[in-house]
Amino acid sequence: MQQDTDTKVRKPKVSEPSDLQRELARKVLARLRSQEIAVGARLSVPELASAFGVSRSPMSGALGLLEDAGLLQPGSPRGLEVATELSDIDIDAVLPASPLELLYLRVMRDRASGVLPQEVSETELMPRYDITRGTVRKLLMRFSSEGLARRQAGHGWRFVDTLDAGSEAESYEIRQIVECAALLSPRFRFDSERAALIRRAHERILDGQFGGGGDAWFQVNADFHEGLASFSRNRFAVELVRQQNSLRRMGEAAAFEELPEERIRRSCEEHLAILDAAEAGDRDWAAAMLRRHLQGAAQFVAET
Amino acid sequence: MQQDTDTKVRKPKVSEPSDLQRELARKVLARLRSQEIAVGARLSVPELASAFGVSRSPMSGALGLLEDAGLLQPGSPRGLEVATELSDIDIDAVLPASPLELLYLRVMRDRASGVLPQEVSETELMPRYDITRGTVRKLLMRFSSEGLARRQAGHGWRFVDTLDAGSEAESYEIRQIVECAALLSPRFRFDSERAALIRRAHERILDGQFGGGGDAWFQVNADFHEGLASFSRNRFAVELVRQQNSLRRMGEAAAFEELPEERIRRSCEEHLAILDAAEAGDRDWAAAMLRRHLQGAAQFVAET
DNA sequence: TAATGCATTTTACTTTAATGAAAAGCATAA
DNA sequence: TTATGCTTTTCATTAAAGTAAAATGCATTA
Repeated sequence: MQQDTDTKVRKPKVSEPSDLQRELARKVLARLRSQEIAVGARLSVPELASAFGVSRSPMSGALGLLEDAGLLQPGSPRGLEVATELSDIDIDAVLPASPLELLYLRVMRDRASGVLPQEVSETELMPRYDITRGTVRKLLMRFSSEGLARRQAGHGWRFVDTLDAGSEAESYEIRQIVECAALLSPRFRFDSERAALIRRAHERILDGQFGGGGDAWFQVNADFHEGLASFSRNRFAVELVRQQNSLRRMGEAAAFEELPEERIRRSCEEHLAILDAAEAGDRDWAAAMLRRHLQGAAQFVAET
Repeated sequence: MQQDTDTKVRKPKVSEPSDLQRELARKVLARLRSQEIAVGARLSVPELASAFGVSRSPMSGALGLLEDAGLLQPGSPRGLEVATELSDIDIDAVLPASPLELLYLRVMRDRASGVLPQEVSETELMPRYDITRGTVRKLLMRFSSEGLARRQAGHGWRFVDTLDAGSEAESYEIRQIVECAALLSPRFRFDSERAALIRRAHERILDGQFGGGGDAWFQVNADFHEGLASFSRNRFAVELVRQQNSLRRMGEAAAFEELPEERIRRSCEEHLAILDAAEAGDRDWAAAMLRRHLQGAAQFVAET
């Protein structure tokens, strides 16, 4: 029986793709967008695999998902290439987050809003979210690795207290200390390439592309602070900023009302000014602005 | 059949005590010693249980172990009281660490010395240490919660790179930043009671009671830095110092030769001077000495 | 009133076999 | 050489029943 070459298509997925593959697909897409990869560009599986620290197997699967979504197409001899303009697509619509990721966000919201108590047991979560113990473990281990929960001595897990006023103040204090010191570190070296990406993201926000709601701004904001810290080339500083970001994410999951647009705009401008000063070598001034920027944010939160 | 009241003794343990109970017993003992509890003092199970964040069950078991070891004895009507002078006993000899704890130390040493690769799989560790998968998980989760290892995206776990010269420099930099800032924080409040305990521990070291080898000094040193950070009442600062301490512990697991006694003595004196200055309210001077102290330690390491 | 000792309930770990997914190997094509 | 596509191997998850240990409740006693 001869195969009809015209209707030769990718075999439909026989089973659900794994969580890892889904998440990889989303990350690859985000990466391609932020790097503004053009239509027709070829993708290298080994390169992407090593960039994300996985083997070729799940990365191939992830690219397969992108192909299924019509974003990639088979390349000239073999391989895959970008099929469409990626800059103006909605990631969530094209590639919904993995079930595990959605669950993670749901639990975070439940905790932030107080629906979930601060101390929980695994067996308590199983029926509540209709998941197996294994999934509960995976979930809690993720919270734990992000510093949002920890295993208790005997039984159960305990979420950190994110929302109380005290920890908010402490959070801003430590960020001010570490981020400003990072900026002034003798090891500091400005990375123009990375800064350019950060600037572009900010300009997209300023251009009114507030798509994705508050979450888009949250990500841009987090990337700015993490990026700036990374210029200090001190992995512990970066680690701390990253952890503070995930803490803030949990805090924001509770606040349902979004930030006023005016406030976002001002933050954007402050970020850009800090970047400019840092790039120009005027790091004292950049640090002063950063300090003020963080104080302003702390005040805004306190007033709300 | 009547029971012989003279030979009425605790029933011998029918089964091994749990790891938790063993560790609790050791912690309780350490606490009693550091608080210099006198012979004959009564112990409250509920109080100790809540102090360590567990229920009464494992704490009762832990005290039972201390009773078996002859350190506690049944009290007048009921309950338990301190039976012997605790200040001059060797904890490890009386109450050996739990199998899990020993395993943890062994793995840490193996990793630090390079016997264990940086990336490991669970199935690789099972036969190597002759343990079940569950134990492997528990172990790796502990490393993970201390920031010494993390789960990889696909398969396996990855230990952080402790030893390379770069991270050592970064570690000292972040400690200098955070610890000095903590000392100068407006939220700073000196806790004389805690400081007294820290001072006593230092004096014990200076008095030549170098028992326990380098590990005793390591603990005293770690407690000093963590305690000082805690005076800032910024939980994130404390958390960072704590993580740096566990990182250093892993680093030291590799260095087989101990620190020269002269160097320990000098560190002790510097610590005490910093404490004195902080208590006297001269925090600028304390911070200056702390900065110098950390620089000295960094230099010493670099020269070795 | 509060801590103790014991009993009960909850919680989580253990074990095993089977399944699913990621890593690694290899021949082939550019 | 290097990347691809496929195959093989390794690794980790799943599920369910049974067990161990921690949390909780309660009567008792100081």
